[in-house]
Amino acid sequence: MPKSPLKSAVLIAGPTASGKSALAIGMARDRGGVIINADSMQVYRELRIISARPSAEEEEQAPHRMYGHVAGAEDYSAGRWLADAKLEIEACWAIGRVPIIVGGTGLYFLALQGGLADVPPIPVDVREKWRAFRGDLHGKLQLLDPLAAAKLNPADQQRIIRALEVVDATGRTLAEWQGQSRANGFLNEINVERLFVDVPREELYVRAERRFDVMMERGALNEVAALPGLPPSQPILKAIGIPELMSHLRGQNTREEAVALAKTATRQYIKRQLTWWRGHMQDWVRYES
RNA sequence: GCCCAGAUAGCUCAGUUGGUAGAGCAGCGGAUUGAAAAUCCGCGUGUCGCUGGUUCAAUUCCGGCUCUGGGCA
Repeated sequence: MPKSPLKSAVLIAGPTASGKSALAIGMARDRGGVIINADSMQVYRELRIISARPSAEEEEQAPHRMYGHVAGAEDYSAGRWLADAKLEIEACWAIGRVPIIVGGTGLYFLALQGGLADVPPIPVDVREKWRAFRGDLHGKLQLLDPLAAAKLNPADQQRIIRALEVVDATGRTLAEWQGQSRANGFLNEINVERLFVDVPREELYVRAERRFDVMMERGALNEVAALPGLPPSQPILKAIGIPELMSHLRGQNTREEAVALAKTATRQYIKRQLTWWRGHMQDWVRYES
């Protein structure tokens, strides 16, 4: 299929605190684009401060989509994100605007470009059953999906649980699902500009630590305290800073300790993002800021 | 000033009945296909505070010194 000149997209990836948002806003204003979020935590309504979501003033400068559009009590996922993003991207094209997809979640960009297997949603009861399972998960997987069991590290509980959920709920293994053709990676036939915002690691560390101090000044603690009661496995509760500040609110560490721990977690996250970029985004255009 | 206890990896510490040492955390590298800001894997040479002594051999035993805690004055 020939590339349609009418459809195009810009992808902007980069580690946290690299200045992706500002770049996206500038570009959206220049080209009349619409900014679409590709960050797994900025989608949550409750996390304005701690996820470093664009501020109200920033959102006024260009259209922003998929920021804070999900309630923390929901089970969000790469699959749901892809579905949401597709709708938003199609909507941009329908009105002749360029979608600018920005974020730090490498898996989302992978899904966007390569598609995802057509696994149906897993019913909550099945999901909860495996998350609550206290026995030998890897042993269970060896019985139900030996191929997946052989591939996964027995300690990697999260991936083991996913593999178990899928066979249990659908009767087919993850490998069987993933072996199917993926029709939903839909950027192949259009013009896509891929940018990776590259900033020296030391600079990133400094910026991210300073930014966390600013989050604290702006009421990160209140934001965390206001979170609804949710099971600890709920994805929203995994956002960097939340576990650390929650333990402080419970009196388990001092404010300074909590802040130091959150900063450390941020640095480790940046490091993982850089590893992802080296492994998956070498062919993206580097944008130095 | 005296007494006691420490002084070992960036940090907190373990250990060597004398044969030059190891955990956790941090850090670094890697993986990554519906929880992904998640989850998992790999990587440990450091004047064992300084200085004398004993010994074939001292980080380990003995002396002195320095520093840090605590106690007594």
